[in-house]
Amino acid sequence: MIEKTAEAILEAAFSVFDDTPTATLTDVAAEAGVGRATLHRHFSGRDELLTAMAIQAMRELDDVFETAAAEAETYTEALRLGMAAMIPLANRAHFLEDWPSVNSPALAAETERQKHEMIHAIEQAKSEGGFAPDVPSAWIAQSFDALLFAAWEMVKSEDATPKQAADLAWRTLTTGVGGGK
Amino acid sequence: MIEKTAEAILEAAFSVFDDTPTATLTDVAAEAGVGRATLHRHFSGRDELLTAMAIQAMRELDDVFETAAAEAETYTEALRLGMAAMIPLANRAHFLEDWPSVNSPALAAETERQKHEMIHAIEQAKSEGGFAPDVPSAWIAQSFDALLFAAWEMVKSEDATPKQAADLAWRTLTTGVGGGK
DNA sequence: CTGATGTGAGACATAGGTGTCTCATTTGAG
DNA sequence: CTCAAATGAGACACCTATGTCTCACATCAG
Repeated sequence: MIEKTAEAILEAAFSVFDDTPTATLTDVAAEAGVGRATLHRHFSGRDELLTAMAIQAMRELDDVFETAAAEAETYTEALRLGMAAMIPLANRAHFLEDWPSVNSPALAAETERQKHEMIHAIEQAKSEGGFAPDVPSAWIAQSFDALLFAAWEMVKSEDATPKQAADLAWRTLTTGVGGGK
Repeated sequence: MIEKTAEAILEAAFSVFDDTPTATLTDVAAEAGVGRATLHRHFSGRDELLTAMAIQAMRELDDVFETAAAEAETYTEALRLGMAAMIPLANRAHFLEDWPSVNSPALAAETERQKHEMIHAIEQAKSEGGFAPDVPSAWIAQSFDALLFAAWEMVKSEDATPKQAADLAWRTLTTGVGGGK
């Protein structure tokens, strides 16, 4: 397979850049168990690799969310299931957020599209009674992402299982962790 | 003042690295309105600058939190006021989290100390009834940070005032943004 | 005025990451 | 087996960030 090597390189790139954002292409190639020349055969340079990573991350997140959401009967439930499904990939989303060097116009458009889709789902959920109507949807989207990433960190540090983290994140988003007084 | 230039450089470093983590020291010096040689007179190199930034950020966050918390009568209130006070500086906290290249042992110790202090405050707040006792304190701390950063992003993108963002973040943490059904 | 300190500008050498190329070897399809 | 495609290893030149140094200038206290 031609794509197999490219995929291994992408996977290695996520792994390496995750804990060393300034890592070199040599590091990535080594992690992928691949010669540096081979890396350049698949990705012309750093920018192209980063762009490919962003596209990959976005596609994976979209896939996993849509798949999970497809089993839901309400928008609220779709958001809950989608959040749980995205947790293992949250670092990839986080990664591409902090990366201003990725400037593909198509990518920016896709980001914008997903953002609007999220806002739309949130507003549908509001009309279902799943979210408080007086809270700005932009904030709900923002805290959704924030808690999603927090959940990923809990899993990463082994302070929680994926399932526990998902429950905690959703509970926090919907009812908070206050004492109830 | 000797320190004035150093402070300007630090301030510029926060500003520049915030939206371009891979920025060069030349960029930082330019942003500070200072010659590149002058930057090296105050900070031997990139590492020392980064470490100084981390120390500065940590000190500022600690100061602003303690000052705000001093006016509170309960731990719960202290956390609420502290969160609000830290929002404008949240990017600095976020910055040093993602930076593995800062390896000062003293810094790591201080990070650990503050982390434990936060856990302690949360557990005191639990005993006051401010947080649900069945939720792991580690998660509360994690979501506290996550929502703090989310609030900062809302302010940065001008989707909310600092006060609005603080209210939203605290509300989300304690009671959530669910529809209440 | 005078001297000390801090600075800006620029030259300079260095190191490391990057991109390209070559060649021998391996892999896999036919 | 046979051949084409893919790869690993390494050499090579290039570029940029970096760190150091020098010198002229500005500021300011004495």
